[in-house]
Amino acid sequence: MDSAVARERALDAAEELFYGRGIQSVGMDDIRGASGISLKRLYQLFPAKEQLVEAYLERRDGRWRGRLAAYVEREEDPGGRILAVFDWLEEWFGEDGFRGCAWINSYGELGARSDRVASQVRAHKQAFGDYLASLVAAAGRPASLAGPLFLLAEGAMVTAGITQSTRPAAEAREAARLLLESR
Amino acid sequence: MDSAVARERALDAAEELFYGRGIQSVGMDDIRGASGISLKRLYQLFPAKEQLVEAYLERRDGRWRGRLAAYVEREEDPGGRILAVFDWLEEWFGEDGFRGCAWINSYGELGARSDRVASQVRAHKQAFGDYLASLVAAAGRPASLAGPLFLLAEGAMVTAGITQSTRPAAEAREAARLLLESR
DNA sequence: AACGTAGGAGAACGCTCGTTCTCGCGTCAA
DNA sequence: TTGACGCGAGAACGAGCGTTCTCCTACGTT
Repeated sequence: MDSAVARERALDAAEELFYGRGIQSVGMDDIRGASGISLKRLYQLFPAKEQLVEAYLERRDGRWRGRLAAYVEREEDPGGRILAVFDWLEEWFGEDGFRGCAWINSYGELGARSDRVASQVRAHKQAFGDYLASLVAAAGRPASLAGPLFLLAEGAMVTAGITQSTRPAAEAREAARLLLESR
Repeated sequence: MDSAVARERALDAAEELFYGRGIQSVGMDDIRGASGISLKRLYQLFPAKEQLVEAYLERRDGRWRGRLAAYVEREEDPGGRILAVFDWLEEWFGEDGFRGCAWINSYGELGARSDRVASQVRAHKQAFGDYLASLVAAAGRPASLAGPLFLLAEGAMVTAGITQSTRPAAEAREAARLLLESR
């Protein structure tokens, strides 16, 4: 099997297991069982578990932001695009297997011990915040709106994860609408 | 030594270590070293690590909400009390050793595996949300404000934890002020 | 056909850690 | 005084897991 294919299969298994059960409770042997990639091959592709974790977060980061951007771009109106972010969150929260934000969860699990994971989480959140800021700018709204919108989105992710509900997205969207109207 | 004293010392050590380094990376032996309570005694007081974890979260819950309420009650004006919540968050974020919300972190670490931890997290967040709702009601504001204020607070906690900054509190406070004004 | 090599299955190794056990000492009641 | 008991120190046990190693099979090359 091609190395690239094996790598993707390993990452598919890693993503499903790490996201669904937490990183520390998933062993390399679980990854092997779920992916069909032998331990030998796994360690050729990722010399240590930490690197598999990093690759998982990195690939998920690209996909997550890609999906968000693709959804948002379907909305033409620059103002509407800001609210579309919250619509997408609602869709995401409702997906099977949704268990909160992978980066927030990883930070809770490993942020205190792994600098690399911690900085990957910071980078992801920074990128999401920058994206929100770009939407705010494109809509000609004051830049000071981006921070609060970011906090609403983060609060919604955390709360949806803990309560297993999509409702926080609608609440955050409504609050965002009010904030946008107030200035 | 009195059992009650030993229990408090154990919980003091557990709180410092679990909060600071994460739960799974702290062993019972670390708790013994930090508390001076022997393993034998620890296991008399808490028959398993999970029960020590639960006791840690439970004691911290009472103290955390107590400190918040004490701070908020110093403000006389019912409307001001809502904003005082965010002032207190700012103080908390600035404390030495602040590492985000203990419950959000614990959820990320153990929520997928421990039902008891997961429901303690849900109970804590529910209690905090109820408290916010009571402040909103006491200020004679529409109940629908409580949800968004909660999301702002949660977003601020998560973001302050990840970025090690107090700024999210001020941003959340400002957004809360705007929301309060808008209705 | 012979050989080198990649890769799979799974055993093995070493370490961590939750939990229990052993041993020895001090204390207190009878 | 003696014996039961509580407790601390720390060894021991057993499981889990990251990582490596062994052995064997299959296949491509000459």
